[in-house]
Amino acid sequence: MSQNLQSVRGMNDILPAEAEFWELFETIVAERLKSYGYKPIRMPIVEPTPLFKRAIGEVTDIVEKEMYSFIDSLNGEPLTLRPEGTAGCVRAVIQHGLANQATQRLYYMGPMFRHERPQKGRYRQFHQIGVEAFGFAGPDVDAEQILLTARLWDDLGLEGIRLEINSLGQPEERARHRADLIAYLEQHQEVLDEDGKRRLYTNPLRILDSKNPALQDICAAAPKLIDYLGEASLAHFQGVQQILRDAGIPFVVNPRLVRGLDYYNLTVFEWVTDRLGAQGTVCAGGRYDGLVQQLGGRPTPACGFAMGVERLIALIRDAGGEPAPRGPDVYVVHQGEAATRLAFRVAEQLRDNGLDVILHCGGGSFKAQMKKADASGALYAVIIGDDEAASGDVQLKALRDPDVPQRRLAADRVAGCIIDQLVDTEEEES
RNA sequence: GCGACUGUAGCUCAGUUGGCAGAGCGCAGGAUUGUGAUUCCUGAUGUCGUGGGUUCGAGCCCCAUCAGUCGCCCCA
Repeated sequence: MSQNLQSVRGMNDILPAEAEFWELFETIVAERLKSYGYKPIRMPIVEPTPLFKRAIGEVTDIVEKEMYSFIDSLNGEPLTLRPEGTAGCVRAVIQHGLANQATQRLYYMGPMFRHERPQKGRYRQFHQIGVEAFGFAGPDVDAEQILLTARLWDDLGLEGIRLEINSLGQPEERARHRADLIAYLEQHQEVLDEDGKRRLYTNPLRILDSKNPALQDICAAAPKLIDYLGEASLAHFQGVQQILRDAGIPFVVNPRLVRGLDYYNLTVFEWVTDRLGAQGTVCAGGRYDGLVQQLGGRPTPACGFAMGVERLIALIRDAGGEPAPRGPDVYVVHQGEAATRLAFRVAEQLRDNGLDVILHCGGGSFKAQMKKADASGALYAVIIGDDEAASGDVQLKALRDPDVPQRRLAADRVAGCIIDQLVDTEEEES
């Protein structure tokens, strides 16, 4: 393989065999989202850099060291390849006043960019399907989105992913907890490992997540965010849990569940698997009531989540849920000038009747063409030689059923004949 | 960003103490010249990731670099 010309590290080609499955996956997800009233929206992949700094938070890892930011050399404008979708979606909602008169349920899909060290389930160009709801203040939308995802896993045949939820409360509640937590941890600085010291002032909540056994006692006794939540925050959290219980969706409350983006408040949730190694989160989201106003819009409550497409597809594949690729209905084999002309006419006729047809191109012996027909996965071969062309006939051969004999029939009748046989097979199967 | 492991044909991989580059699958052609999937025969694959170094000689040893995998970190 030449090393001169290759894709950027962490940015991958999705080749036909895989891309076909991606399309199917995206279709299943889009249909499910529409069934809950969500509408598609498409935003640019490039946004002004300040949008992400303001939305995600200046001191987050994403903004500090993972963004593909650059200056447009043609006009000096600072731009960034979007590292996530919510900021751009909120920007679009504000810019077009979408949430001013009505609530909005929106979804989008596409590539995101973060300059991380690639490994399985983590790429520099990766794909998310994002879902956002604007204008709903209550716990109902939070729960609805979780119900939606649970149903989606069912659609996709996914099992063994578990739901974790938590409440981050309101910013002031979180700030009081954070101050107390830092004060508490400062008293135990001598026990903190290097990681802990580094995170003490940047992301103290993450310290509670530490895998270091020496820290377990300290973490267990640390101030808990839930104790800082006011009545309204607790009621919201209980409201979400009530709907989940009513719907029979199992979940665990994980008090250590936090966010890497600053804009979240109240409900946060994650769907997690053990089967993907270190990158176990396949879907995550939560409420972000302050973001629309923070970015210059009217105060608008909002809630959303994103799915990692690569991770979900890896999970489906791991579970053997990837369907076998489907071939065309018909492969048309032909040899000779008159036969080729008839072949084009027959192929177009078959397509007029809604059949998927590959017309052999590039010549070759009947044997070679038949091999291609077989390899294409086609159900039928239509074979046309000089003999058939002379009388306006074709040979119809069933490639997947050796009991059906090859038949010679008039070119005009072949479409009807194939459709009849396809209908028969379908009836037998059902 | 840190650490460990890996990189040989389109794919999956073998390759001994440093001594001619290999297999299976796939691909192409053929087995009384108009028919696939089975079987048999024949054939083509390649900058051994890349660039240096050591050596009479490097796929193998050394250095660098790129890429992938796993863990840390982070996150969807």
